[in-house]
Amino acid sequence: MNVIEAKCRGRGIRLTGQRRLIAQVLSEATDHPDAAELHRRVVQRDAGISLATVYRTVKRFEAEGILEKHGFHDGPARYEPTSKAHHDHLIDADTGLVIEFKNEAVEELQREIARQLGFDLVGHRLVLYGRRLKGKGRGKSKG
Amino acid sequence: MNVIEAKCRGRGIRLTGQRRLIAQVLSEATDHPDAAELHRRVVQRDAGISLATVYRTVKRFEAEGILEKHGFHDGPARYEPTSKAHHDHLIDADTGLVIEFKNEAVEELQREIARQLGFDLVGHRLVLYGRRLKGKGRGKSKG
DNA sequence: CTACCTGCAAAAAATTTGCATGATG
DNA sequence: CATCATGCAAATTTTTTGCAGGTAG
Repeated sequence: MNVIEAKCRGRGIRLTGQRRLIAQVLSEATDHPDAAELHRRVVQRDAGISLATVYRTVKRFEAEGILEKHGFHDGPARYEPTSKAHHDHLIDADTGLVIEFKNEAVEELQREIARQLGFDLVGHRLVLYGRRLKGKGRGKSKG
Repeated sequence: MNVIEAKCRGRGIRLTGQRRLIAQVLSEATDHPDAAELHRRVVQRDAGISLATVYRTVKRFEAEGILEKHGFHDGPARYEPTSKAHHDHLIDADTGLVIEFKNEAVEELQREIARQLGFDLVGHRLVLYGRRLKGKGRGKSKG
């Protein structure tokens, strides 16, 4: 039983075979698949799942705070489980490669900014775009 | 002559009546319109402009770094001139209202993070989601 | 002039929905 | 066993494109 399934139970989301499988695939993913890609992966394990169900599930999960919807690249929306420890993304401007990172100072600063504007921070999204520095081999790759 | 037109000249983008008008409308906008909304506004001043041209123009402008494409809300992509001084956005989680802000500390921190990952920061996108604090009337509204 | 734009309408891509049936709790 | 989810196909919505003219530089 993965984290997503657990969240479903906790929220009274009926656990069907399809949802279980979609949850599974998402839990295992190290990248940020879009609906079509998700469907492709899910179909490999159960040929009977329809794209419509993937869309419906992903929308439901997002509404329940189980998934995050990203708009990194152009084209279709991409998804990632909220369950992973929170992190932000840096995108290699040349290759499109997505690198995940976490920085507590940024988080703190964001809370502070929101407070100054009269808001309580309930979420955020930070994406950096960068170009690899020469002669400084660094950075771990992520899809 | 607005900033967008200026950038077009500087980059050898042919200045047609349609582009001029789209540039104009975008320069005046205080919100973040999508292609359809942009088309509506532009058509009010020149009924002959097609939605296809709006799409083509907006895509070209984005490729040239003249516009930024946002994925704030669901649905269609929204645009905003890069020409405005750089800022980030805070979205009221309850009303969807977009508030613009600027914070130098965040900018600096981001450059630093990118550097640590072995990248030179070439751009970024930060969106905060917040809920209004009670009894602290603050914040300026933006579309 | 010539390369690049435009409008139109059709096409493609992305997402949603109605309906009859099936499965979950 | 009532409620909610699913598949399918059709409908919507968003964005792109081919083509025959038109226009900026």
